[in-house]
Amino acid sequence: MDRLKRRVDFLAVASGARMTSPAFVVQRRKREDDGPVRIGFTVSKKVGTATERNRVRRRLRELVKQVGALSMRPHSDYVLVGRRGALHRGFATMLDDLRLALHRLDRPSPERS
RNA sequence: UCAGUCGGCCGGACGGCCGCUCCGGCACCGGCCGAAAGGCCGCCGGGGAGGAAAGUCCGGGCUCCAUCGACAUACGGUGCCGGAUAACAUCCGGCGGGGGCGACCCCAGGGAAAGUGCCACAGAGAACGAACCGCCUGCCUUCGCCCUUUGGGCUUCGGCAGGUAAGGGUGAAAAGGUGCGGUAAGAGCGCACCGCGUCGCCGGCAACGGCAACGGCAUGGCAAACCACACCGGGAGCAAAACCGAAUAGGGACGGCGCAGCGGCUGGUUCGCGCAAGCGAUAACACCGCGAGAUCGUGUCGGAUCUGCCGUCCGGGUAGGUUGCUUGAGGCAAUGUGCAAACAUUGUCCCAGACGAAUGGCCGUCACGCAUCGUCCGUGCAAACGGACAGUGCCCUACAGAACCCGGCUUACAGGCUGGCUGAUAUU
Repeated sequence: MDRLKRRVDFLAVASGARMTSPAFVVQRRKREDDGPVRIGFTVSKKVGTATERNRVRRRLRELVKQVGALSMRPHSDYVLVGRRGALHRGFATMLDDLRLALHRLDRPSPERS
């Protein structure tokens, strides 16, 4: 599992499917190559001060680590956008949030297909 | 013990599981790639946010650009004195002014007799020293009274002329202050003290202070208004900069074409003549002189650099990567010098280097704090207050996250530890 680092990649993922949770927003985009799962984090200044943004990003990163790459689709890019709720929401609850969001992204949405 | 004041330090602790990043190690084992050297993952050992990392307000180092010189000007900053320092608007020690019983705190604290300007409202007056109400004198008019009378005195209302700056009132500020004398009433008019100014002497490196004499008050405030004076100052910043280097747009060499600002004709080129040396011609290239334009903050003088189009061949920049990147005006300790800021010497230590950005996530125990309920104890008639113990809940901690590095300043901060000093009270 690699990290997303280029601005271009972030912009590309932003146009893909998304699921919203109280603590974060998950975005996904399928790539045309055979590379591994890549994941990026976005925490804007709207969330809070630098200290708070760091904390949000670290908790999101830990969530991804515990959920693991197996529950994500191969050769896809994911972006987690942090929200202010990620600061104080219970960690176990957030884990369930993320699993649910990934599951829903996997299920093809009716209006799309 | 209470109240206060000035500093210094810390800013959760311990443990478990799972990770991130940097450095070192191949002594051990395993895996992958490679012909090898070696690299990567795993492994082993070690380091990993702050006192403000923040605001980016000053001062530097470092890097690049300008390093073009002189003079002038413009712009910006600083402004009691001495010291510290790489430097500063910082720090230390003084001086002066103001506040506090005091420890101590605060000060944008140079020049207003170089000039210009401003001083709202109120008030008579806000600066070539003013006169509203007053106070006083003289004359005139008027009301009344007294005195033994063609006069004099006192008094009421008012007018004119003059003298005043005591008092009232306005204001942020009113022309030295207080007291005594003096006077028609007053006034530095005179005197004493204080303040101010000038000069002299003494002390101090200096800011300044002390003493004495003289003057008789002249010089209102604002320079965070312009200004004058003294001193200082190039610009931009690690997204600086250096190196390696794609794809697409811009420079040097060669060829051609075209245009040349003028002149020189020095070299080359080409052409003509000649056996040759050479002579003559020649527009383009190079060179020299003058000139024009652009750039170097502005002006002057000087100076430097550059100055067509097309085709073919070679070198620079962007994306990306590496370096810069952490050993430094460094920390700690001791000793010495100094009132101190600080400096010197010796010893010792190596203490984050990320780049969509590591330094963490989850859990347990404990401490601390806050809230709430219960029990017990003390005071009290009671309401209530204080203390101790245990339970539960909350925050699982305030302010806040390195981004090239230092010295400061400013701002934010739950709570805790500790030292000096001051005042009050009590006891000895």
